[in-house]
Amino acid sequence: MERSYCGELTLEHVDEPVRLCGWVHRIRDLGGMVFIHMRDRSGLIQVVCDPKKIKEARDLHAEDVVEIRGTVTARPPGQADERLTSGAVEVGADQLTVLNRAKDLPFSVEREELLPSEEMRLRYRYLDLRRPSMSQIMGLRHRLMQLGRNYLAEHGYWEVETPILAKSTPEGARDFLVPSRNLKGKFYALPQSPQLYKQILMVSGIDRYFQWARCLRDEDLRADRQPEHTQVDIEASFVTEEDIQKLVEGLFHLWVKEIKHQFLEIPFPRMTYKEVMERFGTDKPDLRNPLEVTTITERFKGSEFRIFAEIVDKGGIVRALRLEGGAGWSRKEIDSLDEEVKPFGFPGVVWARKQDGKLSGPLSKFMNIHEFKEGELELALAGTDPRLVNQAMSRLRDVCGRRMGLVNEDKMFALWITDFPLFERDEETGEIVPSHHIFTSPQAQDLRYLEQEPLKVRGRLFDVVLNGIELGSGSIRCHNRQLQERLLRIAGIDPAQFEFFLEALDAGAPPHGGIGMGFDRIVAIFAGLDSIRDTIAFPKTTSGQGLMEGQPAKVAKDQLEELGIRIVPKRRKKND
RNA sequence: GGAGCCGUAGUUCAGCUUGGGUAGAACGCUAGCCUGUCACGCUAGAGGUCGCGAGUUCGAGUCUCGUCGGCUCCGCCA
Repeated sequence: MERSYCGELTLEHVDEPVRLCGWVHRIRDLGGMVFIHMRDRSGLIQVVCDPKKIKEARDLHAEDVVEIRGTVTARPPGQADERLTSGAVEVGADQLTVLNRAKDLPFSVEREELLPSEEMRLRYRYLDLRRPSMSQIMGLRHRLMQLGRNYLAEHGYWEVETPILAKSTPEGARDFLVPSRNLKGKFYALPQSPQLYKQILMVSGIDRYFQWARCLRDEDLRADRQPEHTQVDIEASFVTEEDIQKLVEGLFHLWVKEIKHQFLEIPFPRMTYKEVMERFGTDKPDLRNPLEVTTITERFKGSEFRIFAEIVDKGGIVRALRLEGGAGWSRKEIDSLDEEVKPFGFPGVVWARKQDGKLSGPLSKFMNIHEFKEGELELALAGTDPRLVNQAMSRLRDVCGRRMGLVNEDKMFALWITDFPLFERDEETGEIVPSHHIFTSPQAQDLRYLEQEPLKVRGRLFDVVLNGIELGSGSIRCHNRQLQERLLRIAGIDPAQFEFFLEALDAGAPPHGGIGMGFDRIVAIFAGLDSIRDTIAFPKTTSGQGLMEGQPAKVAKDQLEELGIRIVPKRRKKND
């Protein structure tokens, strides 16, 4: 007899005989009658047992694995459970087989509202993944992946796998290393991304490539960062920025249509890096929030407002955020914003507002009353480091937009950020470093600045931002050996390190470009999650450990010996 | 590498401010009763190295230091 799924039974199936396999979710034993909520991947259904007929029914525990044969019946009038997809019906059991027993478990699967600590959830991940909310996220992840695969295949893209054992290269993040047994003292590196492989696939004439690629980086973790994450990796030959952008727009449009049943506006708006930094103070603005940041540095030059004037004197900037209707906020509400900017090193927010035709607030003496509309509040920050001012203003923009109810959380809004600088200056070392990666092509009109003023050069580089979250960077690559060597030298990298790649470029490399997008973050956005850990079946903790299996773990001495590796004991910190 | 919060029954948490009695609650678990429950109900019961180590003290779950683990943020992560 074919198996039915619990969550899929409805009034249409009344009187049908069914076979269900799944877990005992919850039992309500009334003595002469036993109700079982049974669960499988599809959801829940209520099974009714007469313990005189089915003796095992009174001996069940949560999470026992059972098979039930019975008949679908409509529930008595007024007893439908609207929370269940199968809530209009129940199954009258004729036969119950216990396929496996579960002992007392460390936490309960069925009480979604009593969530165990994340540590517990990770240690017993198989239980955590049984919880319907987690199961649904895994299903969502699968659907996004499947839709994406089909979409890209339909557009002529081939899925090609690239090595997991790769070569360490000098730029980028810290590599995970794998020692070689055959060649003692040599190491593979786990790939930070398939960047070079996919470019070489273009040289190979693959023309259009994609992969759901695992990317591995040995850096410190965060809620939105895992040591291994999945990237939707795409590369195509003979394309422009526009071609890649169109492809990605179609993909997101499809995802939003199929998953959210919403219409995602395409083409996405395009804004230059310079423009978004000026208008929003960040290179990944959430455009569901209409607020914009302004620059008011000029009016504090030599002004009596000492603190600001001094900052401006030292070459600092003053930026402001104008809030219509914000003048009605209480002092307490305005002062609470100070907490938002303190992490960026600002003592607080300085402000002015117009109420009943009068300007008030610490900043009011330096503002022109005619520039304010009734009810407006202006928040300002000054600082010598434009980066910090922008970060803090961007934070204020988020907080205020949300507080004023300007952000529609249910909507999806995407945009492209273009014309990124190809290089930036490392704040600590003062060195010139690539702002994306070293394989991005410079814009032709900026080539003349390359060696003399590299910071002025813009790249053929574009980011896709969805709801204020950076999902990926794409670019048209450099396919010319000489130009690629120049770029490497500017970044202080010896081209010899990339000789195999440069050779490939010299072998008739087609013009090409592509994009890589963080898939875990995409799933998180569609699932409404802040942490990507919940989108990954078996994630690591913030210290990079796998709590279920206990990894990383020590290995046997002879394993190390075979690899020619000796462990140097960690040096203890001196206490005084 | 740095900062902050957290660690107490199987689970989620209270107790710590101000050191002092047998360390509590809810859910879960065990036994019993119960024929329309759906967070079923009722009765009884079991369950604790207070993360680990050191120190202060007559006395530490409570104070101090160290350490391990979890989370958040900065650095870092093209």
